[in-house]
Amino acid sequence: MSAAPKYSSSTENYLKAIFHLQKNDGVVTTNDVANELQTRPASVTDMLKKLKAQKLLLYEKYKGFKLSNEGKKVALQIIRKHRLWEFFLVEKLNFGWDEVHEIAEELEHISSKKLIDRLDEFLGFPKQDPHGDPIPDSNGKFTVPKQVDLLNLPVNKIAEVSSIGDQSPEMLELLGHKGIALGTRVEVKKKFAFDNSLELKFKNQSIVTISEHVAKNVYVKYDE
Amino acid sequence: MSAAPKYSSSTENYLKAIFHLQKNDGVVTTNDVANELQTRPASVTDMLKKLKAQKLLLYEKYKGFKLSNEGKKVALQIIRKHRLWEFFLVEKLNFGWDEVHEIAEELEHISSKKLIDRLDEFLGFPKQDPHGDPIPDSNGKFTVPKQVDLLNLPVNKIAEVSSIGDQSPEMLELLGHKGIALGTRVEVKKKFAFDNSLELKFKNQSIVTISEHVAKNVYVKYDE
DNA sequence: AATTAATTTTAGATTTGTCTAAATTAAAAT
DNA sequence: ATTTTAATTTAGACAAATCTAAAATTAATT
Ligand SMILES: [Mn+2]
Ligand SMILES: [Mn+2]
Ligand SMILES: [Mn+2]
Ligand SMILES: [Mn+2]
Repeated sequence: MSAAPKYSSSTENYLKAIFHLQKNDGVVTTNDVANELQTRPASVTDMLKKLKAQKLLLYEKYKGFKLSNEGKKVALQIIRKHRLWEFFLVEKLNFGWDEVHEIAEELEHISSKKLIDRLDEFLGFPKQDPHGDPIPDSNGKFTVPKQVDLLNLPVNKIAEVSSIGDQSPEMLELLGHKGIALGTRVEVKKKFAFDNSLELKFKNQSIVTISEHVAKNVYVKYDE
Repeated sequence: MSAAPKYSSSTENYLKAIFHLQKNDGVVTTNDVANELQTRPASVTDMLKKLKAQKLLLYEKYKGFKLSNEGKKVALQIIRKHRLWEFFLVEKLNFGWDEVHEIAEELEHISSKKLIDRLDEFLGFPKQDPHGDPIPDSNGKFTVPKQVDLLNLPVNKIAEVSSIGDQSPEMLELLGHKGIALGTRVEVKKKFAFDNSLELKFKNQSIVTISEHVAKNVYVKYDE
């Protein structure tokens, strides 16, 4: 049992950025990371070499890169910390969901594992952060979001719009008007048995009504 | 109203160390700081020059140094954060008073002022940290500890032994045996009207009884 | 007062993370 | 298949924080 290696804040930020970027496609580019971290491609290349030397990254020059298993494991622990701190800030210190990210960006680098496990317990082992993102558990495991249409989304479950069925201009115009886009967080607050219409609540507390026809064409993902 | 300057963790650690060291004597030496921060005198000199350039330190080479008013102000904010986080760890996350210092040493460098003020409020504006040290308020003000003998120390008030009246070998032997030394944190849990003897509780929860004669010769300082 | 010892500072390196400008490689367009 | 463009990497530099070894200064002893 070797002592848990301590990584720099910078290293941790790179791991997290790469983890998030490879969620989408699978392979990540230098420019992607530079853009995500507001830095320069040359700086990214420098760090890629360091990450490879630390066996956190699978990387061959000019051929793209992705996290090693160890790299993924570390990234998930940073993400766990980030999201638990965000939850703490919103639930215990009454911050708005829109003002916690920056602070969590610092707090996620506090190293004590015991601290974060105690915090998790103190918060009641929350499963989602204030933005609806899943919080990995102590072992880095988290429930993968399933995708369902809004008619099948349980009431009061925060979910993220992930795809649209009918993509006709008319449908998209309607969604745009209602404020629904890919990535929008929604929650079903009420279902009307009469016509299967439902009321959606957004993060900004506003409520909109959509028809059954619309609801069955909006897919969302959520946890557990 | 200029934007609050952000200092590096290293800078903040130096300011805090110098602040604590000048509490004792008034003027601080390079070796003192090197010893306190587990670093080398040459490194300290390097930093002293930087602190002077930032107007945080009054420093003439070979002539000693002390914090400027601005330096003191910054140091007090770090100390405030350190102690509030320690309080949080002990009171909310059930850490022992002996395991919070290292974690607070990291948390004290989180920059958000709003965070620390919200935390303060969440904790109920505590006046002392788990070690009995005073917590500066949002403006860096804190109640200076007064010195009284143990007979006049209010019950349930955490205090720190600061001096001894009768310093005879017999008295000191007794104090040593009871576990009372300069710097020891004690709390009066019970006063017996019959003979003015009293029961002291230490941080490690153990209880000892001392006579009135002993009590009036042990001076402690505490807050407010 | 002169010498010795301790403290402090400088000189020069090193590590980490970043940058710009130039070179290299890969991808896209003709 | 060339040529042009875009992406990536290298070369060389820099700032922050640290170190060791040597020099300068101050303090303590003879
Ligand atoms: Mn971060
Ligand atoms: Mn989040
Ligand atoms: Mn610290
Ligand atoms: Mn403390």
